[in-house]
Amino acid sequence: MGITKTQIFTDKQNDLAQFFKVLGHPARVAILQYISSQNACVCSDLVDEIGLAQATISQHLKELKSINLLKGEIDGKSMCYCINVERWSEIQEQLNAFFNNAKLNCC
Amino acid sequence: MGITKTQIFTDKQNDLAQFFKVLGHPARVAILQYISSQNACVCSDLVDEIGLAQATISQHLKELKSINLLKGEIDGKSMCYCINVERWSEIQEQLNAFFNNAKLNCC
DNA sequence: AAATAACATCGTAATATTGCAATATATAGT
DNA sequence: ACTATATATTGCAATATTACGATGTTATTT
Repeated sequence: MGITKTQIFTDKQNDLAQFFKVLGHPARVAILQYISSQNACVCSDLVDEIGLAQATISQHLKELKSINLLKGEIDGKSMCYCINVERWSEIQEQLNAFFNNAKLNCC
Repeated sequence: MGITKTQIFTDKQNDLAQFFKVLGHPARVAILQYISSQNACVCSDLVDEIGLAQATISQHLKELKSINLLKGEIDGKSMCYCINVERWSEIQEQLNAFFNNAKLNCC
């Protein structure tokens, strides 16, 4: 087995979980923190900054792009990866909705 | 090699990622949603509600407990799993800090 | 004390993730 | 065209996760 049974959950549950999953790696947290602390960012900076191989960083960036948290623009011969502000806010709202939805009067 | 290099990240980054990781499964999202929609909860309800085997639900509950999001109290011969309100709020704040920390004036 | 009920844990098979070397691709400068 | 630089992709080995049947544990009921 070992395969997640996505079909028994709602799309919302799967989407939310997918988002959490992508953020569930310290390298990806670190990448987001670093990118958001700069005004722009190129991947070679990240390789130096994070301390993982270039192939590995590139893979993590791909996953962050897969949920639209980053947008990458070609800037000469390097890439400029930036936070996708709209998506970022949208997700923050979704998370707050998730948290606030919890009725807290139990036990 | 398949092992996450936690040692190259800060404790905060690892903690945040660990939290995201635990929530990064639709079954655990569904469990939290269901528990928070009730005032109390026993595991057998969850098995019916979610549609995974009892052993699997039990495992997911264990992971949610590992980040202190749930507290379980023994209630006769069954368990009452509840949201840990303090921890829940604490994490929500941490996430908002993470999101708000992003400077959004890039590109 | 035996049977039942409600979880928890163990063991294991299937699948996913992580990390990197090697290689591919694309652009800039010479 | 050639070389250097920057990033992406591929392939693979090591490890982690998911799911569940079987079994263990603990408390209630009879």
